[in-house]
Amino acid sequence: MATNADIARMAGVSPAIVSRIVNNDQTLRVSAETRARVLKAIAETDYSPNIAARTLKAAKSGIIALVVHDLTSSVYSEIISGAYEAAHAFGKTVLVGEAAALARGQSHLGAWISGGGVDAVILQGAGTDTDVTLTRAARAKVPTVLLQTGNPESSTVLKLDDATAGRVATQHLIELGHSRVGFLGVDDARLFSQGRQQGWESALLDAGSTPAKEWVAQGGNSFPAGAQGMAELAKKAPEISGVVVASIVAAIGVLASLRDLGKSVPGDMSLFAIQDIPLADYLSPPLTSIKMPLRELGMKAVELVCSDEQLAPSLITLDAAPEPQIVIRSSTTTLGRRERQ
Amino acid sequence: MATNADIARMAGVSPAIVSRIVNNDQTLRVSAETRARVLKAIAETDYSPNIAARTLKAAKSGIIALVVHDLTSSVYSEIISGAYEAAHAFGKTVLVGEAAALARGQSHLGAWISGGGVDAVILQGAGTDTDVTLTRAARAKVPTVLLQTGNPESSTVLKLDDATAGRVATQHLIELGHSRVGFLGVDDARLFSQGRQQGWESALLDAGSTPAKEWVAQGGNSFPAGAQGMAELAKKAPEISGVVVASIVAAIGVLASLRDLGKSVPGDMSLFAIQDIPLADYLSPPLTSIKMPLRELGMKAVELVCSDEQLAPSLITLDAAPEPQIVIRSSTTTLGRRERQ
DNA sequence: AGTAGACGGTAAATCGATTTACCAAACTTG
DNA sequence: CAAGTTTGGTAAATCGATTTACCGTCTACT
Repeated sequence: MATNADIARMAGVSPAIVSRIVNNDQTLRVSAETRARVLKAIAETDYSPNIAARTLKAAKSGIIALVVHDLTSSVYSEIISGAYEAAHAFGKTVLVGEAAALARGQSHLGAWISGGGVDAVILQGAGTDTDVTLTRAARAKVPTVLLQTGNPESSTVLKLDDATAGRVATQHLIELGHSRVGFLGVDDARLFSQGRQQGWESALLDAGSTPAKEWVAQGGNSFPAGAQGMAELAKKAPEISGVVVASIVAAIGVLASLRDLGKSVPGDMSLFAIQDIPLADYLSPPLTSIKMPLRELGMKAVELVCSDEQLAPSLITLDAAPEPQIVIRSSTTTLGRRERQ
Repeated sequence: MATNADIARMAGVSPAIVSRIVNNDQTLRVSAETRARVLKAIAETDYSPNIAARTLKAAKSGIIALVVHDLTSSVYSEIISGAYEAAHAFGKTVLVGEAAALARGQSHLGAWISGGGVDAVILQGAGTDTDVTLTRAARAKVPTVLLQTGNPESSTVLKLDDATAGRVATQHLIELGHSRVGFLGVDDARLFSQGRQQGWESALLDAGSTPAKEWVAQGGNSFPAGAQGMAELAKKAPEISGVVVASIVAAIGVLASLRDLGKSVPGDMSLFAIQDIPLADYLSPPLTSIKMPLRELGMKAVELVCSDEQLAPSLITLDAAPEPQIVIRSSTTTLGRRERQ
């Protein structure tokens, strides 16, 4: 592989010139012929600067590590996409790592973060102990932002407006005539799940309904957990006619679970999922959902870690912009008058 | 951030000792006390070696870039998972990039590859021009393997046994009594799609049936494309009673399309999807599918790029091990006698 | 004519870890 | 006891790009 010095020799100049031409240094003054000779040598040898050397000298790699909790969830792709776009504007590259692999000890990503291989870290869904370890390690070395969950006392946590999402979803069901609306959360330890639950609760209270403790269950973030959570909820709260599911992945399990229970959606149960993904349109029935600004979340996270300001521990809520968008499909319907109390 | 030299100074030794202790050099002979002093200094300062310096000196970064075509597809996560596992065995880390972002010019990954930032490249589903450019660039610098599609004349291409998968899927439908079985491919330019189609064709021929040209359509690798492809197929080949869909993502679109057409699955149409994903169990109806060894594909790819042998242009087919596993769910059923010709 | 800029560069230090070559002192061994 | 060997290290070069400090020539102006 050609090096800077090789090019310099070929073009009959010093390495300094080559470097400054490659980096498009505006203050550089060279004759047109010299520049042409250098560019020719670069083209001939297919030279590109050694990233490691550049990183070493600059103490900046241009890499932002985006560690997602679990790549199997299609929800993340929008976050990743937003992060890419924003990173590009800062002249940086996003590389994606999987936290699950870290947990299994199958990644040396930790060494990369500690060793200055990345300029910043964005951690999605930091729930496990390993995540916590990684968070601590990252925070000590580079700007770090946690997405959707984490401890705002010690880290910079960026989250969506989950309370509004939960409230709007619940209000939609209330407007359709449902007064007994259940809530299937992800995990009551997760910040965003708590927020969505609070929104659900406040919407019911505002409508004059009293949210019962039995109307709440946890359905995780996977198909089987969602199915199990719904089964549990249906058993302990047979009176509910609608349910807000905090994870659309769980909601897919919920659909299967209700089918098994012989309940039709939306006939016997209206189903509202938080998060909107393209798949929602192709399910049976297509799921009514609320679109969360995940792209914007990814973008904002990059902007935060790339800003020069020191990142203080805090909780930053990304407003739904311009406002939360409900996508009404076929999993919700009005509660017939005679069925109401 | 503490450096090697800092540690050396603190422990009263030379940097060489620190380096060799950190790297666990077995040939190093130091007294227990010296080693303890160094380890203590490392622990106190939370030192870890600078990755850029190490990479520069070693001319190896320990990073394998896995560039997937589109992160939104849940199919890839298994490949990624397998790659992680295998990479760990080689002491390397996998970082995931998205080819789509490259195509949009939103990534500097190309510079990383050219600049020696990665030791190897695995490219999944290299279909677009950008992919080709990237492939060429990567191949010239580091070991590169293409997954599932690409030109074996110029690159090392690793693929699954697609022909067998297509054949087994079709045979299953034939055994259920279907003699007119359609095929919905991904894209007739893709190697793996071609292979699956060949399998479909040979199975029909073996069964004494003649695959008609009208029985084939392309359904891409997305929900809407799958839906559209199925609509097309249903129109030009109304006689088919079963269909093999080369992409399970497309198959989800197919389900919606058939619902719109008023055709029941499997009553009016048996549906067999190639690739098995957890979601298949939660669709309505759950999809019969064939499990492809995607984890093994990811692992094998890593093994190839990590082997010391030169990677020659070739086509390597990964055998289904031990043999292709059909997962029978509810989207396929027997064709009733009176419906047969 | 003398001098200040402008022009078109160069030399050398630097980033941090690794590794080869080498070395002094202590300990064996015949 | 002399020679060799082990023990426990050190010094310095190296990887490749970047960047600061300089330095000769011309040119232009007073």
